[in-house]
Amino acid sequence: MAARYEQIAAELREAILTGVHPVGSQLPSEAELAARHAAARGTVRQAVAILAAEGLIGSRQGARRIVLGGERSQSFAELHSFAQWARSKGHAVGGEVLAQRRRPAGAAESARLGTAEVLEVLRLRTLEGEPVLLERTVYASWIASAVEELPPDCESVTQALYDKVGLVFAYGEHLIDAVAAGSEDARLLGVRRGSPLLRQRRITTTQEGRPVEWSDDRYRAGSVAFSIRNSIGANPLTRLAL
Amino acid sequence: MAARYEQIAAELREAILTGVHPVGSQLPSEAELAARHAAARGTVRQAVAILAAEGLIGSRQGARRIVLGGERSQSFAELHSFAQWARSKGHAVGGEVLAQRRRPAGAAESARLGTAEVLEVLRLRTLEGEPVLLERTVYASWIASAVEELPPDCESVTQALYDKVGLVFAYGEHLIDAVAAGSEDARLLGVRRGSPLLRQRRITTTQEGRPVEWSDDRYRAGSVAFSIRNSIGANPLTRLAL
DNA sequence: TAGGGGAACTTGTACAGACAAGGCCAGACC
DNA sequence: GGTCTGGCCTTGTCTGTACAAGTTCCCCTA
Repeated sequence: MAARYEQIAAELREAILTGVHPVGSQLPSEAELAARHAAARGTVRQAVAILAAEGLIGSRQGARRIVLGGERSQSFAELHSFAQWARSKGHAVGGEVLAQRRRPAGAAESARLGTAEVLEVLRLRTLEGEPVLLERTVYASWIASAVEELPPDCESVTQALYDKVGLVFAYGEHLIDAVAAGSEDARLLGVRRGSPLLRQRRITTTQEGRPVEWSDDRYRAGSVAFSIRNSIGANPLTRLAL
Repeated sequence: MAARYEQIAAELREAILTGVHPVGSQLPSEAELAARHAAARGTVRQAVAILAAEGLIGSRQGARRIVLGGERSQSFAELHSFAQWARSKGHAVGGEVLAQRRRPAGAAESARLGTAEVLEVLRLRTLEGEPVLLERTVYASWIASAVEELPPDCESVTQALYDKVGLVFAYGEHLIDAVAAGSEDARLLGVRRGSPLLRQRRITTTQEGRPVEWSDDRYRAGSVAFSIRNSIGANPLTRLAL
């Protein structure tokens, strides 16, 4: 059973998406929402805070909340797991492991993952049958054997590892930039060498903050984009000079 | 005077950054923090919620909060304004307007900005004297004259418009992908045609949700990256199929 | 008619208390 | 020794109240 504030948030989201509260219009006041849902104002505030964090609504002290945008997305899983994202959007997702081997960790990998040995995996992912993503992932040694036992065409590694060993990918740090396709990238993704790729490098940790994997994902240009809504109040995305 | 919970958040952030609470360690409990700051538990929870949203700490019901990462960044301004971001990081920022003209809005622009006429501006931005960013921005007509009066080498348009007419850029929606440099892009950024660029398209609105500008920003590869921390709980960044 | 003042409304901040849910650990038990 | 259980601790959820701060809009006045 979801928390009360999550139910209220879901109802409000639904109301916005179905046009009950069109873009640009004002939301009911907290007091009214509280009365309508028979909840305390604090609970309603938790609900609208979720929508604000999603970028769906904006708020300023003294004025009613405003509907900023329409359709929105959900969660961490969407950014972390290609398969979960694709499936939730109704895309046909595929993939296969092209190479997989254990090797000693380099200095940077050892520092990031905290292990002396790593499992290196090269995966090609497809969307609607077209190759769009090349994943070069390095797993910490303590999870390596579980990864090795997965079938090569496993769609969602995230899901599989959760089912298998109860591993939860809880936190991620991502670095997004553009790079030119190397010769291997070009061959596997079916593009010309030097053509632009969208690169997402990420390190993922468990709930306890223990690093699990370090990955370099390269998307064929024109296949995938990242979307962010932000506001003066809060946003986690930043720019970095290289 | 900042709010109480912001002060507590700032103190905690400082304590994490200076190593009082090292990465991987546990934070004091809410009860203890409340006692230490002579605040209610709810206030402390608001403070730690900020740090959690920044990706600095993680939390799970029942267990103490864990320090996940070190240095972090701040704000919306950082993503919105190139100049404000660069200055806050201590980079030498420059820029100039290469072209500027009024013209009728296309259908897509009219839908996005809600005006029939727009002001189109082409700006080249430099970091440490090197050209890194090409901005193609389209402003809504109601702000056009204020933009036209800015000096061509104005560093921060955001700042200038705030000082001039009190305009606040409050909400933004961003789309990030990779593209190949066109011939104009290549000439102005000093790269070869077809080389990868990191593209950030964004639409920005006022506090009231009124659209102000629509921009296509292209970064030279290797000069700038975007960084995101996220968690199971919340994150605003998502992937989009194209 | 244009502008100022102010009341009513709305969101932001803060406090206090209560219970639920889940993690952690030590001691008991097999 | 290993395992399980129960109690304690910590975070999550929810309620209710009070006041501060900012917005909106109407009415009165010049």
